[in-house]
Order: sequence, then C-alpha cells, then structure tokens
Amino acid sequence: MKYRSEYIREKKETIVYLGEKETDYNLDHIFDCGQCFRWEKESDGSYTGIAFSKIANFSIIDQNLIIKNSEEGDFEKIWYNYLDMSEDYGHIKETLITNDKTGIMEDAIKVGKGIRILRQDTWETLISFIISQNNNIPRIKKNIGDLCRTYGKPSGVYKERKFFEMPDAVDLAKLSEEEINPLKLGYRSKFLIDTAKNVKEEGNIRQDIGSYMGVGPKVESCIRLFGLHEMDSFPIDVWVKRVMNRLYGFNEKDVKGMGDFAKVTFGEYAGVAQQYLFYYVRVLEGK
DNA sequence: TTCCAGGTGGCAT
DNA sequence: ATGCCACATGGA
Repeated sequence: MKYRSEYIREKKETIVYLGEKETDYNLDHIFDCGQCFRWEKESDGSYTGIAFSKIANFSIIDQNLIIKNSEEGDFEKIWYNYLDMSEDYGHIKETLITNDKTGIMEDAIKVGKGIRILRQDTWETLISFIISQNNNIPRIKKNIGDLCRTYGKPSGVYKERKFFEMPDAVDLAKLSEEEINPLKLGYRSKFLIDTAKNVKEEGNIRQDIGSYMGVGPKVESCIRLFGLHEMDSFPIDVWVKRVMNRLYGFNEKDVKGMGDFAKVTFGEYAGVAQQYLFYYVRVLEGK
C-alpha cells in the first residue's frame, strides 16, 4: 500500500492520506468521464455508488480521501484496487504531454487532471457497454440502474437509498426479450440476453470479446480499457471522433488514422489519453 | 419534426 | 474489406 490510511470504526469511515498525490485525484473527473455509470454526485460534492457489491461514499477533503460506509479492510481489499491507486498518474501525464508535441494533450490534462481509470468488474463492464451503444450517458445510467434494481441482488441501504448489484449471467440468461421490455433497453435487449446466455453456457467471459452479439470495435475497446485495465486500448466514439477532427485535424471518417495516431503518440497509455480527451471535448461543448 | 447519443449487425458491393 | 442503413428510446 502506497498510502497511509486510518479506519474509524464508530463512523464506518476510512481516511486515506493522499499528500502531494492529491493532484492526481478529482472525484468529478473520475466519476464523470464516462467510464462508469453507477456513481451519483451528492449535494455536498461527494459521490455515492456501488462496486464489487460494496456501497460507498467518496469525498476528498484537505488531501484526504474519505470513504464512508466502509468496513475495516475494504480500502485494502476493494477500493485501493478499484481506484487504481498503485498507478502513478503523475508519470502517465508527464509521458503523454511529452509525447504529444501539439500541446493539445497538455490542455486536456489541465482540464481533467484528476482522472483515473477505474478497475471495474469485467462482466458489469461488458453489460454496461452493450447498453451504451448509440445511447447517451444519462439514459445509460438509467437503463443500468433499472436493470440492477429489477433483477440484481439487493446490496444494502445507504442514506435511506437501496442499492442493487449488477445481475449475473445466470440471472440475465433466464430472461426473455418480452420480459425486459419495460426496461426500455430497445434493440439492445436482444444483445444483452444473447451475451448472458453465452457467458452462462461457457462459464466465463471469452478472450475474444468482440465475438459477443452487440460488441463491436468501440464497445470492445471500452471493455478492454475499463473492465480489463488494458491501458493502451483507445475507444473511438462520437466524442473522440469530434476531438480528433476538430483539434487534431483528422477527417471525421478516418477512424483508422485516429487509432494509428493514438497508438504511436500515446502508446501504452493511449486509454488514459482517450479519457482526458473525452472529458476535455465534453467540457468544451458544455457536455 | 428531425437530430442526436460512449455503435452494431446484416446485407450488398 | 468497405459502405449503407435499420435499429428503440427519449431529450433537445
């Protein structure tokens, strides 16, 4: 553990001292950069959500990361890994800025300097990004929330609110398209059930993620980046096309050119670069 | 009304 | 291999 932490039993609270690394942490950047869909901002600026069956509330105050609703050991067992706290984002940012001679990445990092690539559950990421296709972020959040609330195991209650886990492949494989019609997932329902059936039958998630119904190149690269922590994976969606077109001068249709550029310029950290750019262009556009 | 959103599968070249 | 286009849904 690179960080000093303290657990306060009577408050069910963990305090993690970030020190000078605080600059590599920003909850808005982390939870609002489109990588996750199950965290909501509270009126006090903190974020509440669920991951790996644990409900938590995060805030950052005076160089401290505060984890509310935590049990003793949750930080070491769950959140240290989930928040990718072993990774040195200062080094990643320096590398990306040095390698991108245009200065665009430097500007993007100024805006989204506290982004981290969460180490999310692969199955949840697979389902989430099947739902994400040709969809917008608020509705993706609603769709996933509805799915978990309707078919997921209750995980607990925090501040009078119930939280539910992502239903597993066995549970989703039982469902029919007609049955989940009220969730209004649209044509994605079929992909979701088909994928669940395959994962159930095969007993694990395939290496060839793109062979699932509803998983094309973009969704696959999101699952690799967010669900398998392949940091060089560079998902190209409408927003990345936009930033590559408007700031880097690529033709909007030249997806191959964008991918090649990212691989050469951003290398092993292309996925992190993609998140800075995604967040940046959305801020520029007023989201 | 039309366009858009973290696109993809199916089909025709 | 590449180019269209239909596909559900809801907000702007």
